Amino acid sequence: MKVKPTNSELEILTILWKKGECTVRDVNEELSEGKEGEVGYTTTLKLMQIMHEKGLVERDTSSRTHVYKALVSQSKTSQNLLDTMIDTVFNGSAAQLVMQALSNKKSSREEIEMIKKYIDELEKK
Amino acid sequence: MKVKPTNSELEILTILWKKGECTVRDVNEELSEGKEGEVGYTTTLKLMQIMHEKGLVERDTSSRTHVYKALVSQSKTSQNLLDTMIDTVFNGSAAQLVMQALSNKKSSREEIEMIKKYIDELEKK
DNA sequence: ACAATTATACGAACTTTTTCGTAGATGCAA
DNA sequence: TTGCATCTACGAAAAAGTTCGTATAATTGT
Repeated sequence: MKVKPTNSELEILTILWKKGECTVRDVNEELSEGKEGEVGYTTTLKLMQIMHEKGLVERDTSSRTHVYKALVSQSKTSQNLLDTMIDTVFNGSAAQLVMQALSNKKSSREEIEMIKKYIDELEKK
Repeated sequence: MKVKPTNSELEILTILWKKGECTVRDVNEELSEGKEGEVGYTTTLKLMQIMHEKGLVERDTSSRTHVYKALVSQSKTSQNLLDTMIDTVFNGSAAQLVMQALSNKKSSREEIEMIKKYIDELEKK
């Protein structure tokens, strides 16, 4: 029951997580921003069809223009990715990953505060 | 100058980071543990040759058995991976990634302490 | 010296992922 | 109605990544 989306699939999932329900066109347009060349419409369509076969998304086909929605959660999916990364790249140490993540990205003070709070919560158990 | 190793390449890099200098056989054996089926020797060899072409590793060919060494650093490479993940999956928030990483993996108390210290350091700037 | 082992090189088969062209259906506007 | 835009389905090409067989050379042990 391990969810392992490909890179393209992950990009699409990210959009679905952010926007909720989407048509293929919605996703295709979002995808085309933040890229140099356009992304072909049928390319996006095909990917989403494949994702449907794999059970990564569900879709409402009651109207001609289908509406897609993520079936796998953001948290579960990213957890898998992070776990894999921790195991392979960081020799099993989540702490190493966390520090690496914080080192380069300038996080705002609020973000840091949020993390501290979160850690304090964790420690209470 | 963005380093983007494939999954197999990343596995090999991880081994090189951990063990320093390695022959193909070293890597191949390490790779074969922690796997069901064996990994073919020439498969590993080929991958490492490709990595050499790409500049991911360097090698000493002075003796018959070549000795490989990572050319890209663990920190830089993992930073790239994390940044990509933060940008796509976590909408630009490192904090989100950090909390997600800590949520499932049970980190030891020492690890948590280490992270807290690290954050305190960060805050001083 | 010879056979067995172990190395590199390299091409090609194979798999997975991504992209795209084309066909056919539906909707919409003049 | 007729033509144009838009949608899905589908197959297959193209690209990327992985695996492996074979040739050949060097090394080792008997």
